[in-house]
Amino acid sequence: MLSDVMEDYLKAIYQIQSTSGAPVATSAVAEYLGKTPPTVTSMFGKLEERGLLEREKYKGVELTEEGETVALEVLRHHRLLEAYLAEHLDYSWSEVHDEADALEHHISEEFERRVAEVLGNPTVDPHGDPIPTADLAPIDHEEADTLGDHGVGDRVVVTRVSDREEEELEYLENAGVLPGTRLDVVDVAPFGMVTVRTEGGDEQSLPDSVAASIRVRPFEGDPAGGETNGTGDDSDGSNGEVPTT
Amino acid sequence: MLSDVMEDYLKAIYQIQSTSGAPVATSAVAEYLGKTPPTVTSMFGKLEERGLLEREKYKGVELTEEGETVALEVLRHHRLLEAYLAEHLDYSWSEVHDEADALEHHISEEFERRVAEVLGNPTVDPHGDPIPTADLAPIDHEEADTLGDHGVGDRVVVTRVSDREEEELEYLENAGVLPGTRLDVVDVAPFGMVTVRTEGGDEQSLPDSVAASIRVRPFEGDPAGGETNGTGDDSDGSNGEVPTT
DNA sequence: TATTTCCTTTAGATGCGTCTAAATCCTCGC
DNA sequence: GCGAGGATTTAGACGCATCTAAAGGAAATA
Repeated sequence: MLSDVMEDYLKAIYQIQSTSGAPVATSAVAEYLGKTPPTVTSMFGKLEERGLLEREKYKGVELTEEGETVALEVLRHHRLLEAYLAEHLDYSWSEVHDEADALEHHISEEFERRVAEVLGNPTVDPHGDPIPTADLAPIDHEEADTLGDHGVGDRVVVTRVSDREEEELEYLENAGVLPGTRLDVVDVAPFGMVTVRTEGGDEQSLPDSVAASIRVRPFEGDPAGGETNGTGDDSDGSNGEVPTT
Repeated sequence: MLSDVMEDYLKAIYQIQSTSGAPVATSAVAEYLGKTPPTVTSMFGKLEERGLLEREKYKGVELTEEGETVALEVLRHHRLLEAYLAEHLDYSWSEVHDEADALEHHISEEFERRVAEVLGNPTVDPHGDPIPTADLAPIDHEEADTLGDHGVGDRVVVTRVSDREEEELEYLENAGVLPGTRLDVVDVAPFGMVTVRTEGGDEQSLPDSVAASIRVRPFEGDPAGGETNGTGDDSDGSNGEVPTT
């Protein structure tokens, strides 16, 4: 009934709404999806007609309950696929996104069910993003600390790294900064740079923009750096984590 | 570069070409894809412009080498997906087709590689259809015996059951007629019906139309019916089999 | 407050894939 | 060898998703 493109718009609006709050601007969606503003305006009209969003002219849009449900469905497909690709087809953490984007509109409900079952109904994907439940219940979008919020001496565990830049994800993957990784903040430079010690003992410096996209929670446990984590095996979501991407 | 729809046309032309021979009629493609003849004519024009097929007006079309390569690529995706779904996601033999159709245009080369690897580079899919090799070398389309070619007393092994009717496949699956199954022909009725004994000892009667879509080879080995086969584990293609679907 | 600047929307056009209706061509039977 | 019937193609239209160019509204600044 809905086209792939419409699903993409709903997903985009949902994501922007989740991070930046309610009325979502035409230009924000245009930039997110790589379309021109008139194209977006035109699609807003169609989605409004179908009752998937509400529009206040020149102000922006907001998803209706129905529109949000569609977005959650697509997001569930996306994140289940990411988890599956990482776990069963040996995709690296940074590679999963594009493949999931390509497939998310085309899998059947049956496929969704079976993938979820094989994975043991995971609650987070390899980036630490929460996977909507099968009943597509709304997700609670609490604000979580980011690495950028912390100062020297703080010890944290990475919970989520959501970013659409594959290169950035690749870099972090190589640096050993993944969901589940423990980090010690060893320096905060005044010009927008955070330096952390990873579990392996290496030090990594990250620009603020990157640090701001790394969600963390305070670490409680042993001090020194052992060999605790791996890539994406925390698939039961026991880190008290929250939505956004 | 090519749209999903174009790929579908090329695949359809390839399939028809493989079974019914060279110039493929507009109407044949129209029926195969559920489109009207003018729509097909129009698409033939576009595919010709791109050098993917050759057209003789009012006669029909034939794929160029390039067009055939595209068709083989799509078919490789399709059949690898079918094999993967059956083997790793617990799909039944009759369910795989539709899901593979939906996904075949959207998987990356990387995905293709990894699926092939996980499956151990299978040469046939769960229906017994040959999977094009990674280099997309042309497939040799020999004619194989069908169940309908055989008479009372013949003992055969099913090599391929290619059909687009899900219900028919479901029926055969329940009847225990699958690639690898041994069958004894016990009766051939004059009004278009073949009766076979399956490995389990059950007798099944099948109309000629169905018998004609079941490819077989003569059975050489022990007589009686044991418990040899399963559903789709003959994925190395050791049955000397041939193309069509 | 007036103006400038930026954002959004309207207007109009394009390419794709599809359709129906009508014209054209091929072939088979007489 | 001619005509009838069936297949194919042309003609013309439509909906979708997109664009560029131009017009209109909102908000910030002077």
